[in-house]
Amino acid sequence: MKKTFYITTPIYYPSDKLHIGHSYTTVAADTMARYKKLRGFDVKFLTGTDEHGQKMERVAKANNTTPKEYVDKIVSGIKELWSVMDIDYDIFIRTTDDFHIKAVQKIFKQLYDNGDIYKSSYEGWYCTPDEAFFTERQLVDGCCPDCKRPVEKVKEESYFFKLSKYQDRITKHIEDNPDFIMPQTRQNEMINNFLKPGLEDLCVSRTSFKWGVPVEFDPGHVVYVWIDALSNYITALGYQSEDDSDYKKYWPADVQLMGKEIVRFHTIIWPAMLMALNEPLPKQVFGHGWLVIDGGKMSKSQGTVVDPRILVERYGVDAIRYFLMREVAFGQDGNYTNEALLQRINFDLANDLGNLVSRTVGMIDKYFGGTLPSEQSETVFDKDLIELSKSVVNKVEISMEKLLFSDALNEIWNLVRRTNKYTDETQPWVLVKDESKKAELANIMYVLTETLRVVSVLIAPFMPRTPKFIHEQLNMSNPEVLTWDSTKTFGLLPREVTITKGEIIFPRIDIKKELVEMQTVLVSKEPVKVSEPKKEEASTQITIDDFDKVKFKVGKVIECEKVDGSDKLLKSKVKIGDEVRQIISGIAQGYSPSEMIGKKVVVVVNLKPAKLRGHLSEGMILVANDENDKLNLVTIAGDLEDGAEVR
RNA sequence: CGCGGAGUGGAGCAGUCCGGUAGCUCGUCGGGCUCAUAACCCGAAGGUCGUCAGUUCAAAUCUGGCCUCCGCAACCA
Repeated sequence: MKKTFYITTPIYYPSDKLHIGHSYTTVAADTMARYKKLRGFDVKFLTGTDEHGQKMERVAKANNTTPKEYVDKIVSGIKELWSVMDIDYDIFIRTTDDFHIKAVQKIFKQLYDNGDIYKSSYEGWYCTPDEAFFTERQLVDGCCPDCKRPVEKVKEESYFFKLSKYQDRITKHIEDNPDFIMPQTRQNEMINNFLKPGLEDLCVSRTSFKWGVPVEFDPGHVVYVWIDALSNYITALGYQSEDDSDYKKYWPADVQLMGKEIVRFHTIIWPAMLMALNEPLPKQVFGHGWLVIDGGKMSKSQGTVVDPRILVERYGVDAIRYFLMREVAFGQDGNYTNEALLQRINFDLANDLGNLVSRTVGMIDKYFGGTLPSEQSETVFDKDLIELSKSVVNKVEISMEKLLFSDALNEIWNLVRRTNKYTDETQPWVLVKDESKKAELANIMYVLTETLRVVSVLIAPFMPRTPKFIHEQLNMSNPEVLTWDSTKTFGLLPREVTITKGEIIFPRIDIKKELVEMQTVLVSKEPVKVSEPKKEEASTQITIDDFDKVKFKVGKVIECEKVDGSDKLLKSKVKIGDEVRQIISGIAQGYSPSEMIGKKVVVVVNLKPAKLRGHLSEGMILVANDENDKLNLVTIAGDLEDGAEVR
């Protein structure tokens, strides 16, 4: 029987469209799942959505629809995204699935019957947007300490889970199993911050809303997020259903992947639940880092949420998947920048790999009319490359076991680069001039082809599409030479390689030009909010003549840098028709210089020039900001040229 | 003393757990090559590894102090 491998992502909360952060987790899980499948494991890969809760209930109401209808729409969008990202999940669980609801009810009942859940009451302050309770002490000025919005006082009868009872067992488990929480730096955090100070019992039901799994034996209550959401990892396998064969087969999970912000729930509450149910704990919980943008976290208000769909559309899914897995060491935070993405695509994919395929196919075509002769003789350069190829496979395996995706790709690219070097060492273009070197030349082409075969298999978990393009061009169709283990033997392909010239796999991108384009396309477009105009006080009203005194024009930011010694000021060169002006604006809190470049802004052009921090400012860029000091540039909706008048 | 992360050649990072001549990609400069997507290959310059002190034959790596930056969680379990 095959060894099983069960991997999960969190179930996502579908209150909005998912962005690249979600894709990051899910692509990582998919890559791992594909890798294990390739290695012959019987793999189950679970993802899904967490659809209950008061917030969902309210959002649906605000949209004049039922929670289920509202959620259905978003979920279909999420599934579409996973299809775009080539996510090959085995199970997509929704917490609104019937079987899940039934199982959750049984779990709740069982915990209650065993005395792990008891009824009591809870009094506290509730922040609806955050779905969080706070004690009196936690409040800041009587408002939610997280979001600063007003809270509501709530007293409700609730069921509680005896989390405190499991504190010592969990601590021991973490200490006894150093691989349980990965990366290991998060272990101390859990123990010091949460376990040592002591766990409090956890409120696991609500009466304040209806959109959830009803508690069977107490109709006023619905099961709160913890038991509802966390149990998905086992209900998805049929736990507590008529057919729990998959549960028996796949649980405990081999890896549960998630962003580091929810490691806590998965290493404390979730294990406690499993202990209470007398079920085994997952073998590993892996909390990866985040992608941050220009050093700050992704933020919708700053227009820095990256929509993976647009990226895939422009550069292809393999390029995006490659970037996500390569750019940042898994487990740590890393920067997302458009420039880094484009550089990865150009340097790694186009120059190194794509070009290697191209030149190999090109030479076989040019030198041999498309088919290699069987008479081939080795060169002194072969051994080194072949040995590296084997050691790389080995290193990739080691890295993958530890989920070090970036390291694995780095190893593979060492091989790609070494193969380019091999081509230069052997100098086929010199050998071709000498008839007597024909056999050597053919061999060189064969070695190149074989290396590409190995590379194509190694990258398959990361990039599901690219291997096919390589196989087509080099006519590798026999599945036996494309298995994982086949990479460990050099020389599996028949010597008479025939090529089929094809398209360039990864076209080079003009990075400078593309960066400017991306500014306008990539940032996800917020729907423009049209609010009722407030009646300004009569004393501040102006006439149309007053208004006409101010001249606005459209300007395009062509250069932008920070003003030294100032936190807030940016110095921009703005092109307005055929003049370029320097404008200083206090917007550095909301925009980085690189973001500004390419933006079309509205400029007050007849403002008297002024010096700010010693820099001349010839105009003013219009910016909207709200009471939280969030900034948004006033920009042009269409593609009007700079210089156009605004009024 | 809230917690966590980070400070390594111009940029971005690896190395730090388990001390032993500082590594990778990009950029710069010089060279080679022309099969290839102006791609590829070679060489060079450039770092007192934030800082101060300690341990040691030996510290980017261990110990202690200090300084600076970032985040408080991907909009959400």
